[in-house]
This record gives sequence, structure tokens and C-alpha cells, in this order.
Amino acid sequence: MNRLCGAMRLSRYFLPILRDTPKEAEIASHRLMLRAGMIRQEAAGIYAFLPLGFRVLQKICAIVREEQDRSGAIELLMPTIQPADLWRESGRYEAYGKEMLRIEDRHDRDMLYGPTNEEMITAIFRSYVRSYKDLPLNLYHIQWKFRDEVRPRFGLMRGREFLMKDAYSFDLDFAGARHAYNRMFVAYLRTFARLGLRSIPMVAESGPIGGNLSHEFIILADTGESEVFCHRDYLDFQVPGPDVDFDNVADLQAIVDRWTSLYAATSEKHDAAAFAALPADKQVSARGIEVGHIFYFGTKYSAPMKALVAGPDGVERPVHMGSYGIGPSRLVGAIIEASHDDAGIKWPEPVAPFRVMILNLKQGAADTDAACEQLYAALAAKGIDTLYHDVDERPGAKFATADLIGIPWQILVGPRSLAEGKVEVKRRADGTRELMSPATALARLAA
RNA sequence: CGGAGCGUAGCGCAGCCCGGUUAGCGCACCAGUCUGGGGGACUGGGGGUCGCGAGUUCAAAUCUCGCCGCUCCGACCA
Repeated sequence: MNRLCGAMRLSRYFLPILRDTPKEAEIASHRLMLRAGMIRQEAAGIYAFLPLGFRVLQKICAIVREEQDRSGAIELLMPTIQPADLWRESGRYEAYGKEMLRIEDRHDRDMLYGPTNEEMITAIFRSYVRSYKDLPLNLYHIQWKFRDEVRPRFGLMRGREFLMKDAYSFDLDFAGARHAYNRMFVAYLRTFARLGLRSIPMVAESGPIGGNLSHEFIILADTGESEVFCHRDYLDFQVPGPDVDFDNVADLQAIVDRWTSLYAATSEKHDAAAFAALPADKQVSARGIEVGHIFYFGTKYSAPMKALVAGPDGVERPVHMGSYGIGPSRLVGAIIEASHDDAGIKWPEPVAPFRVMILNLKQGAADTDAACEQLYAALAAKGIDTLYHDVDERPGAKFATADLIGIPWQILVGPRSLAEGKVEVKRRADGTRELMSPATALARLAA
């Protein structure tokens, strides 16, 4: 059974709700995650994921993983601790500066807590791959990173320790690398859409190699850290469906061409004149959160680290690489920034920690208890993630908790409606409620 | 790394300026009673190295110095 599936009684769960907001939390996502008992700060920029937050994180990772796999990438897992020598090969050991957490082991060997994995993946690649026949290859992992930010802030949005999905592509030449890039580009569009987010690829710093092969995937949110500018039509673009053929070079290129055809840039790459040339009603100037970043960097690491492959002509050459990052832990915060109200979080269903929450409005009463138990057992049997609020609290407190933690569907079971043989199904997203029989509710929520 | 601020019960805070019974309040927590559709009322309880360390003083949460931790603004960044 999928470990993410599971029904839970609140009386047996660990959900430390805070009624007051801890004073350090300034932005909505941080505030709500603390109040909803999702995370706990252990040090500046370092958080423990409590059970509710962990469930969301895992659901995000599962979707990220599915879309990476669909696009042809292959998952592995590299360690968090890396030897410094690897980084000396690329020249980044000195260059990275104080953001890198440096460690000495008991034998005085220089180690580090990985802020990223280009060096290690290149070392893995060069150990085994010698021929173009083994290409294309894209390897990814989802692993904790540490970057010793000068100023961590905004909770999970800018932590020092964070979870990152990083993928690395290997191709014989630029044409192959561009297709690899396009695969990730489309996979990212799909990933963010499935997480309930509208992402816009924006031109980003292209790195030392040049060209225009670097994009940041941005979602619009008032509390975003970056100032962004884009064409309004992006907000209505159709995201590629699950049947997209990732091996079809021309099809993928067409999708990427379309998604890069209109103006979109963060403030660093902003071209005020080009933006001003857009029709006034098409100009979107807003704040944005970076949720993904992809780039092609050619032979930047393969050349100094001698990751060479033989082409059809028998000549060895450095492999062309790209890297592609998504921050699942940041996404937890980003999704909340994009979807909440004064009462709490409004989880998009695909990432909600539970899909359904049963609220027993009169705990201890024979009729409501029995109705709740039946619903709970039936939902659990269908494998629906259900949280049963079976604690002896007043109805008002249960409503507040349910809205705070943002479960998409609430089933209100109270004596008033139960007298008519009905329960009330409330949708968190828009607050709409509907009276129906328990059987109808079951059928509806199991659909 | 520049600037500003904060550390008193699990959370939010008062007390500090002007040193002096037993450090206080709200929420939360425990026991109980009444309750029951938007964070309920009452009764009774438990919980504190006042961030840490020195110093001044008859006496320090309060004054002085040092340190640590955290937050916010800016510069920098997945």
C-alpha cells in the first residue's frame, strides 16, 4: 500500500496547531505552516517537517518524480556530504565562498555539505560512460542541500537547508543538449500545473556559455522575492498533456518555442523597452516566486573534469551538460502563498495532506459518532486520505482547525442535519456547502 | 556583510525606564461540571535556569560589560 495513503484519527495524530502566530513569521506561508503544525524551526533557515508538512512534501515529491520519469530522466541518490577534492577539480571549491558549508572529518579530510551536485554527477558519469551510444542520459535525485545563506528568511521559501530535485543531462552535442533541455522544460510545465500552480518560464541568466538556454519558472504571488514582467497571454496558455511525446524532437521544440514566444523576464534580465512595446492590457508587472530553474552549460564541468565520450567518428569530446532544479520544500511554501485566505491554507487536491476531513460536530453523541465512524471506515476502505476530527471540541474550534490546515473537502456531521439523514459537504476552495446523504457524500468523494 | 530590533511558562505578551514581598496576564495544558453549527462558561490545578556568563549592589527580570540565539530592512541568492 502506498504509504501516502492513509486515514487518521486526529485523536491519534500529531498535529500541534498554534492558535497565535509566532512573532518571527512575517509572510503568509511561514505563518500558516507554523500555525498548522507543519514545520518547526530548529535554527535560522533550518526546519523540521512535522507529520502534516511531511505529507505535503512527499506528495509534491511524488508528482515531481512522476514527471521526471515520464520525461525520460532516471532517479538515483547521491550523498549530502561530498569530498572537497571533487570540487577542486572544477575550481569551484575556492570559488563558492562562504555559502558552502565546509567540514573536516576525523582524519582532517576536507569535506562539504553539498549545495549542488554537478561535480559529483560528472564524476559518476565519467567513470562509466565512454560512448555516444549510451547517450542521451539524464540522471536526477531528490536530496537535501545546504547553502549557508547570509540571510535566510520567509520560512521554507529561503531556508539554508532545503530539499532539491536536481537533474543533470548528458549529450554528445548541442543539438542533443537542446532536446534534453526541452524535455525538462516541458516536464516542468507539467509538474507545476499538476501542483496546482500556473508557472511562467522566464529568461534567466544564461551562465558562462551564453545562448538563451536558461529559464526560471516563476509563479506569480504578491510576496514573491523577484520582480517579474511578462505578457498576459501566458496566463492562459495550455499546458502540455500527459500524452506528450518526449522523444519527438520537433514536437517538443514547438512547445518550447510557443512558451518562449512572448515577453517574460525577471528584473535582472528585464528589457524595459521591449516590455513597453507590449499592448498596455497585456503587460503584467508583478512579484514572482522562482520554483524551478533550468540551464544548459555545455562543457563547463565535463571539460575540466574530463568527462569524455567517443562520437561515431571515434573522436573523444567533452559531453554537453545541463542541470535542472526544483525545490520541493520551497514549493510547499510557494503553493501556500498562491492559495490561502484569512482562515488558512487552501490546498490544491493533488498535494493536500489529506483529501477529506470529517468533523464530528457533537463528539460523544451516539448518532453523530456512529455516522462519523461509518464514513471514516468507508473512506479509509476506499484508500482515500481522510482525517477524522474525533476530538471533543466545540464545533467552532473544529471549523477553524479544518480551515486552517486546508483540507479540500470537509464533511460536517452534526445533529441538526443528521436528523434529516444528511451530512454537509464543504469545499474549502470556495466555501460552498451541500447537504446530502452520507452515501451520496461517499460516492461523490470517492469519484 | 552594513543598519535596526528582540530574547520573561508550549504560544502571544506585561513588568525593566525609576533595582526591593512569593514574577504576572491571555491562550494552551490537567481534573471536573454544564454545554454543543464558526476558536464556549464556570470551579479547581500544574507548569518559570526571566537566553548564557561575569560585574555593580545589602538586594538584579530590572543597572553595566561580554557572549550566544533569533527576527526585520538593505546588499546577495535554489
